[in-house]
Amino acid sequence: MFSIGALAKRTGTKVQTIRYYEQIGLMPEAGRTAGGQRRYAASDLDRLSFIRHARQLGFGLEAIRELLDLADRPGQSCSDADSIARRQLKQVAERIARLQALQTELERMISECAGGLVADCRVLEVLRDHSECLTNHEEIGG
Amino acid sequence: MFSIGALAKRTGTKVQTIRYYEQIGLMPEAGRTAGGQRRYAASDLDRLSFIRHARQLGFGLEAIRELLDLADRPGQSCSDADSIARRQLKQVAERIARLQALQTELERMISECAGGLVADCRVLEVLRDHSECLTNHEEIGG
DNA sequence: CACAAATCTACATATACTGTAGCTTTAACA
DNA sequence: TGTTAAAGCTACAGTATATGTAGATTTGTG
Repeated sequence: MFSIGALAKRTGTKVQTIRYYEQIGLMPEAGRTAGGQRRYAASDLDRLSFIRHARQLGFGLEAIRELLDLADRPGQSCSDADSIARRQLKQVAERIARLQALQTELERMISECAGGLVADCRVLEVLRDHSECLTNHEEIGG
Repeated sequence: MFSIGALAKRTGTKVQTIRYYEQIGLMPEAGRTAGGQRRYAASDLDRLSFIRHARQLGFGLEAIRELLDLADRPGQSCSDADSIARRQLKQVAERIARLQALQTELERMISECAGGLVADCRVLEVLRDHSECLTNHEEIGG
């Protein structure tokens, strides 16, 4: 049994974030001491680790909720989990592509901005001038 | 002169988002028709294009505000704009690295999840099991 | 037992939008 | 010119994912 602070440290999560996860039902309601402080067991550490890893992998909280629900009912097919992962992979690949285009553009912007005046500064022009645009015009994924 | 809907279409922005930008002072207050509808000029299209490009490039609204302020005062040194761009480039490179680690892990997860049962499903195990973790444990950038 | 550190609740704030309700304006067509 | 559907208006609430703060209480340690 350990405190919320210990759990926070072990998982690299803010204390408030753990309480937030409890509030939205992603973490179960923790047991309490006589004085009302939360105490956690190893299973809570596992669950929170799962959540944090999934967050780092770009899963949204709803996708994580789905995965946890699946994990809570073992013995069922994992095709659902697989399809969630595939969905995420697709998004991740798209984000990488977009960021790489972005990286190129920023590098070009910086290399062309050689300490001149704003009026001549490519940093602003590249973003202002449509014809020089290298990125597509889709929304950034929510 | 064109309507907010036309501006939205040309820039790939939601109408509400344009109004939101006006509200937070990122876009100037638009001129109005006698009936109170907003009407935009080419300069507004330029400005919004600038904002949307910058957003796609990963700039936060405050960074964009800084850049626009610089652009509104031409003739000054662009070293500030340059440093903003460099800051962004650093973040972008980090995001790409993190996403690539993430991509590898998702691919592994999917390849190892061959339609089995959840109890055996690596999708869940990889996320649950700390020892198999390939990613670092930093926060996802805010 | 004293006391600092950690925790508690409740609420506010942040970022960047998105959605809805209910009413008004515009523009196109007959 | 009259009608009417589409688009626009304001105001407010909601979303996702947390983070920050205030002020009171609990815990663990010397």
